[in-house]
Amino acid sequence: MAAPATIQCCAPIAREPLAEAEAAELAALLKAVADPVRLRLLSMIGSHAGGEACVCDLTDSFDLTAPTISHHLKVLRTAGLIDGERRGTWVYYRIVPETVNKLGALFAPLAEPAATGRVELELLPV
Amino acid sequence: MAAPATIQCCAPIAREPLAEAEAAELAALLKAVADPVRLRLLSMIGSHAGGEACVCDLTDSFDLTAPTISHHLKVLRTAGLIDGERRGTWVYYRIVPETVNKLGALFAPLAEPAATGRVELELLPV
DNA sequence: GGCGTACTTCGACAAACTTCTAAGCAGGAG
DNA sequence: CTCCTGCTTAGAAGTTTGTCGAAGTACGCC
Repeated sequence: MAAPATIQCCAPIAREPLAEAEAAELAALLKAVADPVRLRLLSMIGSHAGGEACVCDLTDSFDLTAPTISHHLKVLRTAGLIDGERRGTWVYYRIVPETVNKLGALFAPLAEPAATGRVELELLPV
Repeated sequence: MAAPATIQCCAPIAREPLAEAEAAELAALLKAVADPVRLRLLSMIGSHAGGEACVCDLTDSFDLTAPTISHHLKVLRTAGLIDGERRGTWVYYRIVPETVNKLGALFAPLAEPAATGRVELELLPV
């Protein structure tokens, strides 16, 4: 038929071979989130009220020392996934949506037009 | 207006804190793709004509020995991201869409109804 | 100034990862 | 059967990563 072919998996990763440099860049990003602690940290920061979380809010959820949490936050920050700012006594972290969206675009670029440019999403408030 | 609120980043990872067990499972999956070589392997397999690629097709693109490629393929297979089958002389690998979609759903669940179930996509042939 | 709290940096160490060489197994060809 | 090719397994070396304790920096309070 003349209908578009149905492809089982259409993530961009499965559309054309990834260039070497691109793969290296994305792998670095993926390595930053490929850890249970960092995944939870990212999730806690992103879902926290106001869009930002104090380190003190995060530490209590883990059986880890403060230096370890600080290390993981640094890995996420170095990767560009989060951004931190000191305000008075506390340090607040916030998600960097552009970087997170790079990962989303890798595996599931449902919105084709947006995939190549800025990804702006709307969600119904539950 | 009555329109739904626009949220900057709406990946599920930023909607509610990830449970510990869930984070561990996803981190294992992410660790499997968090490597430039494996990312390219996955991409080459997924984008290969017929949806599957022989190991011999993959090896030549890398400056690595055959055992190393074999090792990376095993990591991807153990994670459930690809599946391999021997046919005669050659071994063919194929992507497992369900597993790849888990990653896509993590960071960019654009199709809300599909995100929780099976994701079936249509792509226009260029 | 001196002290206490919040967080980060430093230095160290065990565990895990990437890569290699060498050896093994499975199929096809002569 | 014997050899050759395609791929995997096994073992080892070097590097990276996750975690800790100790020390350092920044800020607010007395």
